[in-house]
Amino acid sequence: MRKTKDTMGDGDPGREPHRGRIHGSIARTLGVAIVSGQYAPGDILNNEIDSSEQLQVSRSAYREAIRILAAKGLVESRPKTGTRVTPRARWSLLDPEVLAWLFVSEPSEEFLKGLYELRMTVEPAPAALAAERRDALQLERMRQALIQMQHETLATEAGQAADRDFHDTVLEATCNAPLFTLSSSIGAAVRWTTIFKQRKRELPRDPMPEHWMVFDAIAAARPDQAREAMERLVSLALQDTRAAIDPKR
Amino acid sequence: MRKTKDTMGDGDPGREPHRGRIHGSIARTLGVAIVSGQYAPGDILNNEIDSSEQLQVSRSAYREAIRILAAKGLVESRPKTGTRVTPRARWSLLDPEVLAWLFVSEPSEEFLKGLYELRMTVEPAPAALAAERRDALQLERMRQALIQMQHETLATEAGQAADRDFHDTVLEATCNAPLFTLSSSIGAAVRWTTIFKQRKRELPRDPMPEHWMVFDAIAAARPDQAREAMERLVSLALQDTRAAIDPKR
DNA sequence: AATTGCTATTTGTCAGACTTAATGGCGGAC
DNA sequence: GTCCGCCATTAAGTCTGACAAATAGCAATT
Repeated sequence: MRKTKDTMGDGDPGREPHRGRIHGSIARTLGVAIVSGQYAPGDILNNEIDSSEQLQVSRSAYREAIRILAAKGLVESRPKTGTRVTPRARWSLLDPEVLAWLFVSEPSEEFLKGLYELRMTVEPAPAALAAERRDALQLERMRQALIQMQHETLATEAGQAADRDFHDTVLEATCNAPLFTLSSSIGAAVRWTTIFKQRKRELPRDPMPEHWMVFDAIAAARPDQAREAMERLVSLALQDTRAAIDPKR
Repeated sequence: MRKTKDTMGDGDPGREPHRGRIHGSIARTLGVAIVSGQYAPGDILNNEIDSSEQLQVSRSAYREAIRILAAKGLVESRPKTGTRVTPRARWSLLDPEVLAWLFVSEPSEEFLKGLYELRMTVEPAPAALAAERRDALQLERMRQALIQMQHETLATEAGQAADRDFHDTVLEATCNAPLFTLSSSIGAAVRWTTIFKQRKRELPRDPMPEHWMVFDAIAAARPDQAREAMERLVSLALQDTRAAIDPKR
């Protein structure tokens, strides 16, 4: 007779009930543990039998979780050797899930800075491309997003979503699939850095003027102007974040 | 009595023997089929039972393959509905494996162009950062890579590897983890576009001068100069590729 | 017509046995 | 004594088959 898992949920009061699928939860749990440094690169995880028993899941569920982590470059499995954490250089840091895992435990200030440098590197050129290639529909979406953002402000979830929509649509308007792929990463960067900004100061500064300048330049089909405006936008956001983190000023 | 799979390898003359792990092979097979458009976004794959039988693997191996594809954003599974191909916008196009799958069947010229725009967007700023932050060891690695590249030329595998090493080291010298993550994607872009360049013309043009100019600027710690030199490098490479694809000029 | 409840189908999870591959040590050969 | 190759060990990899959970679509009911 099968155990039927009827005891599932008993005891274990501290364990959060699996939100979605089990393999997803396990991947998240392990992923967070890895990116937060609980396992160091080169460390070897317990073998599948022990690990799955510890986590109270079947070996297959555990293995599927490991496949997810391996697909994102966090671990590497080989027979006999075991499953080991890969060096940071191979992690897919721009993968949306990995990014989310990173932000579960507060990321280092250095990483935040890295994310801003990424935005600074990646966003201006697409703004210029978008100024050349955007169609009417995309332009309208950008306008709507900014209007929404203005109404709701960055203090609300809806306002932040509108902000992300704006940046997303700029990327989309480049008509460039590889660049557009970065939107989820940029979006995550925008999202999390906004949270940091909001944390210490209520409404640091009205971010709308820079946004409208980017929009106007794209609407006017002026690539160089759009690039410069986007540079200014990211640079101002960086200043705000710095001020929020380091209240010396 | 178990079948013991003793018959494995019999018949099946057309089927390539699994190179590495089975779940990896299956993921690759399906991944290639998806990115090459054999399945359209929104299509629903056959259910796990049928699919695994068709592919002559167990359901678990097939499921692990699906987990890999899902982790890279290519598919999405839900009970009752099945596993469906996600819209292209959610694919992790910059993932090294996905990139490799894309290049199994010749990618569209448009995608190639997209990859170049990505390089054009992403590489100049890191060159500037590298000029500020590189240490002596990284500088030496860049020099060695260029020397190797000069000796071997881009016609050899070793020469191309040296080229990639150079670009990798520039990214690494930014001391920025998110940016460095892009190196595998940039590396793939460099690799595949080089193959295209080599295809039609033997030695189109000596690419070393631009490379040395980037190196010199980084060595001299001149960020702006490094940025400009890198812009020129990518731009020249783009011209070469265009000429190779479109022999009108 | 709208809502509710059922059912069939598909993914999800589990358990346990067996296979393959890589490693490290052991023994034999030189 | 040193080196090479074989073998035991160990961990991931694979297979099988059964059961659980979720849900889309349909039917019956109000």
